[in-house]
Amino acid sequence: MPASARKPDARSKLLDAALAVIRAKGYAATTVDELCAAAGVTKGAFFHHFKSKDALAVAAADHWSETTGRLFAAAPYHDLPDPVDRVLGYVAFRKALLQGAVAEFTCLVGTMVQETFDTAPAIRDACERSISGHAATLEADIEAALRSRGLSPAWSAASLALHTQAVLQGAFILAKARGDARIAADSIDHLVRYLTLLFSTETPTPRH
Amino acid sequence: MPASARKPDARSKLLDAALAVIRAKGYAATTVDELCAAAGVTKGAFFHHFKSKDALAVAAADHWSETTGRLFAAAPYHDLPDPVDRVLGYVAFRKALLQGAVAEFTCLVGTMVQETFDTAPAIRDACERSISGHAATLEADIEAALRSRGLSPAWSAASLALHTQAVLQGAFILAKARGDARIAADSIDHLVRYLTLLFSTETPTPRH
DNA sequence: GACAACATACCAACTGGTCGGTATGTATCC
DNA sequence: GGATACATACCGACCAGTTGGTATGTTGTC
Repeated sequence: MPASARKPDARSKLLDAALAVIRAKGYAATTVDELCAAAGVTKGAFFHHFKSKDALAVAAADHWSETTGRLFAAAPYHDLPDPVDRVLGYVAFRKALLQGAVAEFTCLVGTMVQETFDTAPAIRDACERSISGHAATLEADIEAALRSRGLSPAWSAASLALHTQAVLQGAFILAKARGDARIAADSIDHLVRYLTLLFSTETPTPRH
Repeated sequence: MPASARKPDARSKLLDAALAVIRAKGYAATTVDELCAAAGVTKGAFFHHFKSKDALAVAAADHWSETTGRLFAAAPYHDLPDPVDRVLGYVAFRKALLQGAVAEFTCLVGTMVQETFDTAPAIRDACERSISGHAATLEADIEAALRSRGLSPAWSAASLALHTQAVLQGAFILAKARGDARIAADSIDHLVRYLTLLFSTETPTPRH
């Protein structure tokens, strides 16, 4: 909000540190001191910018939405002329992001909401906004894809958009359990196959 | 192991308490004192049966595998003659389990592995065994379903079995974020649609 | 079948360290 | 000179794990 958003101040350093540390260790296991150390600031700076640890979590979820929002907004799949290709391009983009250590490609809000959904409503709501907001960016392309193929299925574009997020979140869990990104890629391949079958003009849309 | 495994001893009461409390609050946020209070035993009993909190987590993951293993082994879908129906019956059974509070139908090991995959290898491995072991119970039916429909796709039965687990785990995350089981049911419906399309004899198996 | 010797299961109180949060000071910017 | 942006020092609560004990079997021995 303030004027000098250029150089990395303590607040944004803490938010960036939160993305890295919480994704690796989980929210509850991450201590304030640890976040301060990772950000290279002191505890005084932490509680100057954030009223509590929970308040940082909410801000981190919002920061995550903004960071990932910019990443996906700039992705090249938006330029494809066919809406079906844009939907498949999104999923291919997600698959291409499975690089490096597991903690580096998994989702902050998916991790945090698992720990806080029953104990910290403010954090849960921030995570819900992040996931639903991201899914919403897919809806227009899915709607257009349905129109372009002359389909009007029983399911909504919104539900399919959320399903893609479920597959991705679940793929992250499998990758964490196995310590290997390939198992996540396999699940994304199944998602691609599902989308391809759904938008295939050779088969009619199934009833149920 | 000893003779009197009948009445609920402290160990099994602690394991049952762990399933309930950890699913609601997450692993790191669950304290040993809290588990003892929920189980109605003292801290001395806890550390008599478990060397550490982490050791309890490993035992709880194994206990989860056994508990859910019995539940699914006794489920009626195994009696269906068509292997495709058995696979779909499994997913329908999972959907039917989405009852009550969110913490009551979500997965212990999916929750725990998110917090421990990078910091507690023993717990991560126990969670991995639980997920992979459960997925393996689906493989035979998927193989049989492929044979019965004369399909030999590029993907393996194992990868589809794991994909079903990814969808379920992801559906749980969405349900936690929204505080509503229906969003999980929607994702399971998409999974049913995918499986139906895959095993449909009307369309050839897609190449990729 | 009585009894010593030992093992298992559990309990209550305590400890050393850690954690989220606070109080207070200081430097910088407008 | 007052608000903002930090830093240092500290606190009370809490947490995983320990200690030293008791009650209740179990197992041999004669």
